[in-house]
Amino acid sequence: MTDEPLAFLPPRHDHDACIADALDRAERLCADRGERLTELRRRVLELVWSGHAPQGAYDILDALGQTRGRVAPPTVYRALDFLQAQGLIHRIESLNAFIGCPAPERRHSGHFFICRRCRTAAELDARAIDRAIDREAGRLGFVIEQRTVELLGLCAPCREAEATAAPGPTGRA
Amino acid sequence: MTDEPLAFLPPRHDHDACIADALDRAERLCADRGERLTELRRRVLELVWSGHAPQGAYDILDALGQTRGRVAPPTVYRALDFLQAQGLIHRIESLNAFIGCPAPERRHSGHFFICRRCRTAAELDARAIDRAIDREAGRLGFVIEQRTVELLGLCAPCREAEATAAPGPTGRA
DNA sequence: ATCAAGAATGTTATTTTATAACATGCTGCC
DNA sequence: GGCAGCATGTTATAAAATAACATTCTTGAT
Repeated sequence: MTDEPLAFLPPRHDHDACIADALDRAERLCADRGERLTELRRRVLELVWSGHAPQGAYDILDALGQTRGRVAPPTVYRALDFLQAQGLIHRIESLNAFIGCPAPERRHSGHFFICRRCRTAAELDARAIDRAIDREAGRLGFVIEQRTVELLGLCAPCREAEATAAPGPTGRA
Repeated sequence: MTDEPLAFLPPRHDHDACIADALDRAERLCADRGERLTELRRRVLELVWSGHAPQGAYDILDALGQTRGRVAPPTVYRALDFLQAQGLIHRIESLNAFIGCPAPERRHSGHFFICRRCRTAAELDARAIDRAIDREAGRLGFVIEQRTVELLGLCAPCREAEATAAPGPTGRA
């Protein structure tokens, strides 16, 4: 009924492997498409993948500024635009932020479950949700061009943590 | 299976009635709750309801500026915050804009179908969509606190118009 | 190798959206 | 009438995004 390419990963996992995998796939995907994954774009993608929490454009800008000298907003936004156009990242509208896509090979719009506590976002490939949406669109004669499905709340570990006491967030990679 | 309080209204309808109805219900709802629908808040709500297209905060600010003199952003944002807290308006995340809620009496998060051409947004009460989402949340053990479901595309009239030639938008109220 | 065309990046300035912090004013209650 | 709490006004600034133009890099044709 539903495939979950990633959903919520355990708080502590080998995140370097996530990054390496994402970059590898991006390389291959761009090569296949004849697109150029330049050093800058690669670096921005890497920064977006620095965790499983959505990253703001200015977070990335600041991080870029660490290695390269002074960087201006358009530099980052253009890279983000490219990555988004290639389906390598998704924009989270409700957070003005970006997150790496775990399945960039197939074009899709994701469904995001985002924890307000640990800030982790899980992208689901929930066909059932799209089907329900498509049915409504059909009834209206509406042609969908862009989907935004973002659910904010508490992931299971954080819900428990918040139920018990209320110490710091889980601190997922 | 689905109730549609409004869906897409015909392009030309008695929109003054929409506004009057929205304001009436807001008055009653606030009275019932012991909340104060002040002149300012009422006026901002009226401006949000100036059409069935989402309005930006600064659009409202400018419109307010016409009648009252100089108005500063916090004035508008505070009124919008209040209206949102009372469920009288919804925020459309993907547009940074606000739209009147056709069914403020019952707390809910809406599902929005937004036409990129005529800019009309229809709020559906599509239980089937929420059910599909709830099922996924259940599988994850995720507790949803805030839903954002926004579908951008073309409404039926605009799709036809765009198929034929490509003149101006429908111009819905 | 050289050059031209197009793509990518750099640079500067500005726009758009939103909030912080503090002052003033209004309203209802005692 | 005074005060407590809410609402609004005011000033300044933060945060997010883009416009417009300059420069550099890449690639393919010659």
